[in-house]
Amino acid sequence: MIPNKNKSKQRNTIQKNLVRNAVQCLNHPDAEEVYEAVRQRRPHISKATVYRNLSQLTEQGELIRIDTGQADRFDSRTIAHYHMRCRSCGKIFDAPLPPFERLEDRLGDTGGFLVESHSIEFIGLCPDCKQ
Amino acid sequence: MIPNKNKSKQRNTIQKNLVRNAVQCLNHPDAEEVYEAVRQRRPHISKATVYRNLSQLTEQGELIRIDTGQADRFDSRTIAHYHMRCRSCGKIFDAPLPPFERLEDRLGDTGGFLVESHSIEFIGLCPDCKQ
DNA sequence: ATTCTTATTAGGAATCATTCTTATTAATAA
DNA sequence: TTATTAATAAGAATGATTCCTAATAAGAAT
Repeated sequence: MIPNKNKSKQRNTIQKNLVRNAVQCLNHPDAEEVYEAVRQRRPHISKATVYRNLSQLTEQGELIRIDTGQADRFDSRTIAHYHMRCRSCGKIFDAPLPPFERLEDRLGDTGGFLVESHSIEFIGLCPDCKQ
Repeated sequence: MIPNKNKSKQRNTIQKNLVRNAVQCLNHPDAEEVYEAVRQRRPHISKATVYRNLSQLTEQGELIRIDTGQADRFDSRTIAHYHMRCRSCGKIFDAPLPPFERLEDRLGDTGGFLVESHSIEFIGLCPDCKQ
């Protein structure tokens, strides 16, 4: 594990722990869902605090940010894996597919574009939205 | 080609043609870039008109909407292909990789999630942002 | 334990992309 | 040519997210 250079400056706050915990307990929640969950225990928390902590935890590599086209969603499972997104409700689910190890190597001439990583998203309908 | 049921109600306007043309000429532009391009020829066009036409053309299948985490970008190349996104400037480039034909079939148990399609995005740095 | 430094917070204002509203205009059908 | 109504311009409204500022509170130093 690589020690975080900035770690010395980071403080452990009740709010940060509540945010961290909410993401772990909920299924790929967005900021609003985290906010509602944290509010149960800390009614006066600010939405900005939730957003700030989600961003900070993501920067530190503790969370993954999932861009959905709507509100971003967050994932505490940081090992490589893919997602399925419901095109109706926007919810995210883990995809049952092992990660491609070196998909980047299969690319042809990128014209100078430096490829660092990839992501795969499966789109469809979740069990609820299928009706 | 499948005839569009709603086609009978769609009208050809100068604005729509300018939007269509701008997307074809620019490289995966966002709405703002299309707006600026169209404005050269039609200074009084409204931004809402650009957004409305981009959405309409996307619904009709004439364009593809690329969700980037920032402003959406648009692509007039509608055959299946993947993209590379620059994590610095957000620009989109076509990925030199033939599409997986039936990647959905490789999935394990989706738990009732109906998978309809997939997309792959390569993330990295474009030639300009590499410096 | 008390004090100090400064990261973090609450709450609201601000921003950015996008959509909505409404009176007006213009493309196509009759 | 006239009638119908989709599309437009311009600005207001929305939703997600970030910024701002004075007040608070971790963690370090004393």
